[in-house]
Amino acid sequence: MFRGANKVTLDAKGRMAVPTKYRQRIADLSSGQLVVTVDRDYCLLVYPTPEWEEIERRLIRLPTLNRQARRLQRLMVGYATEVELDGHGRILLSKELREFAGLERQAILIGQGNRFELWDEERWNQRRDEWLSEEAADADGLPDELETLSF
Amino acid sequence: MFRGANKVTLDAKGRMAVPTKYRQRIADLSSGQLVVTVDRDYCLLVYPTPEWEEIERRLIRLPTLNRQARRLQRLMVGYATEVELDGHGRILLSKELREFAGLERQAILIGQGNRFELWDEERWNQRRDEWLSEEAADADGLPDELETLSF
DNA sequence: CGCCAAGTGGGGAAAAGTGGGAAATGATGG
DNA sequence: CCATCATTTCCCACTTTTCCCCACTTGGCG
Repeated sequence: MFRGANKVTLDAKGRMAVPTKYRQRIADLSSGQLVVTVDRDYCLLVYPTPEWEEIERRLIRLPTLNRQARRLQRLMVGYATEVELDGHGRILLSKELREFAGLERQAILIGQGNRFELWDEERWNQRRDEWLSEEAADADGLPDELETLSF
Repeated sequence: MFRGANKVTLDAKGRMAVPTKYRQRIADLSSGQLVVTVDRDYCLLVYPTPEWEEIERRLIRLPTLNRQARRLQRLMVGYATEVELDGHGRILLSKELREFAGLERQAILIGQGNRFELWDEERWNQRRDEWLSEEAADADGLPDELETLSF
């Protein structure tokens, strides 16, 4: 389980050091192989390769002629990029991915169970505050699991 | 599996360099032979020849009297063009195909499993942002697979 | 205060990408 | 049917990017 929020910096070449505490697990899970793709909220998702492949299999099986499915495939498979930790535990994020997520020098890496999310720091702070100020119950209505969730 | 988004440039002659990371697989699958055709979203589809032939067989088998089927056949089979990687791993895109997809100098190549999609960069960014800003549940309705999909 | 581990920033060789030029091929018109 | 012009194809040369490695900085801990 990946968890926690970490400030990270991207250097001029687009490299990002993965926090040390996650490296052993990543090495165990996927020998340092990761897949980075995009999320609807204009951030990046970082998966250990085997985790990603499971998700990709499910995405590919969706019907090609369904609009929604096609969109998801285009975005998630379309941006999915394999990366590898270099000798110093860094990964290189392509220009395409950095542009999509608006990543500048300062970013924030958020552990999310089987994956990470990577946000431009400024964007993260903004969105986070938006979420916090929104009413808890919004127009969508809650799925059952949320109605009964206690913590 | 082809995946990932790559910026590519078309030169004055309409040539496009295939990113190196895909070349070996293309060589293995089809000795550098590809088929390029069009998609209804005004982008191009790029298949390794054997993959295309399978799709073509299925298209041809569709009922000739069905309007939708006929349209698909006309577009996809009608525009399908064989191309080959040159000595530097580039393919030449005909004027007809470039015009169809509105391809200018800057384009983006999107891996989609067994094929690629090739978009004019500006058009891609526009469409992508439209998809992202649309509400999750729209008129199409969601297939069951999507309702329960988690990633 | 000094040492060690982690993080950061390039430099340079090699590979990939790009742009034309020239030869070959095919089309057009007299 | 030939001559001319245009287009395509192949090849070469230049530019840019990428990748690998090394060195310096920073910050925590003894």
